[in-house]
Amino acid sequence: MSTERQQEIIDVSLDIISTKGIQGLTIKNLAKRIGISEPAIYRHYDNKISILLAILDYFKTSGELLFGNLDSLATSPLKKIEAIFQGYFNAFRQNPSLVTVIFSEEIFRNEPMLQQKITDIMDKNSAVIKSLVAEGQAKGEIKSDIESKYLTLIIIGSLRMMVKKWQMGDKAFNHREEVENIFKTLEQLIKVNA
Amino acid sequence: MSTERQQEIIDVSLDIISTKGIQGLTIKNLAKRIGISEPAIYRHYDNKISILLAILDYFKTSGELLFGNLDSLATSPLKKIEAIFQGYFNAFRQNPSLVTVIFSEEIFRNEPMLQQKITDIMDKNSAVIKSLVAEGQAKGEIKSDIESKYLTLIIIGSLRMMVKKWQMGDKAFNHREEVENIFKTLEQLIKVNA
DNA sequence: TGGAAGTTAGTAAATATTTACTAACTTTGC
DNA sequence: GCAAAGTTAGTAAATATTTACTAACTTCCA
Repeated sequence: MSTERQQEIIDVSLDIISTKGIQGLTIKNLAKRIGISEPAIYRHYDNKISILLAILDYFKTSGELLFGNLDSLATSPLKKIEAIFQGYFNAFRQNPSLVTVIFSEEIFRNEPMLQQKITDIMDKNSAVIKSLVAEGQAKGEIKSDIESKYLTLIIIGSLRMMVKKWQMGDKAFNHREEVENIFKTLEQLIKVNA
Repeated sequence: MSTERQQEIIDVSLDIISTKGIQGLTIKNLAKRIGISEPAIYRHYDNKISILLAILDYFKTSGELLFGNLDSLATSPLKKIEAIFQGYFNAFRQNPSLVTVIFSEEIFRNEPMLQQKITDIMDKNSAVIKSLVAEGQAKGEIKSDIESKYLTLIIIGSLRMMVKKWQMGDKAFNHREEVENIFKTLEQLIKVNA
């Protein structure tokens, strides 16, 4: 488990990232914002990478929690996919920095541990959605004349694009309504018509 | 127009980016690879940002060229969208560093000029595809019961996701075949059935 | 009273950029 | 036609700043 100060470091880090970007997250900024000296940070985390790893863990755990609760949120595969859309979007609204982190792969390029963790998270997401798509196809809810692999790519790509547009500060982006509309469009395209 | 040395700087920069990432592009690396001193670089470009701007310009121009030739490549709106898919993918295959640059927005975050140029490029892409979608709908080729805005988001999201997967070195990714399959899937979803 | 959490004062390395200068061309005015 | 003046492209050396991180000392509280 993490101590109070460790949690504070993560919280403040997320806040810095959301305003100044990942590159704005320096030990100096972090220490200043918390109100302690730079070396004091190292009493709680070995190095900067450990802090970023903790942030990614936080994100990973949120995702796993969402996946775990899926059965209680919806019954049909399509509704479950929609619940994932909404779930992620809520998480991003509460912590906009998570979006920044997720789109920061290029910055992590020369840090294998970070790179690996991001890849893990993305692979897990893909796998969950792909199995939901396959289940929906088996149940006759989702069109079966399409490989689940490609459908999954289209779904995840749409989700990411939506988040990206929202992040880019598209002022014409009305959260709840847009998420619903985009998902409805996707649903309209892939579901089997009655 | 750009001088020979300026072009060389851009070419070598692209090469460095494709192997070491944008963060590997330092004036030192660049100068070493070309075989001149660091300050000599500044004889040709004011600063590092100017070099990155030139790279983005190169990318922007490629896109505009593609958009300009669209009429000669295909006739129907759907085929034109497919030509854009293929065109971008070819550009990325020839210059993998372009993908890195396109997904490096986070790195450009505190450089308004770079940020602006990236936004411009994305907006231009969106506008072109959106107008093609609308045209396809008007001609009865693309489903009309869906707002072109959302359809565009799904198309661009799919394209980006495809490129991202390819970039992540998905070894199971067979360029030509996959691009075609993904586009076929998309087509199957959005086109009006005869 | 001893260890956890803090401070002060640094270091080493990286990085973009500036300064002062030179050699080799090119242009221009008499 | 040719020398003076200017330009281009380079160098070596130094600078300013940022960054992650460390060593050694101090405070404080259970």
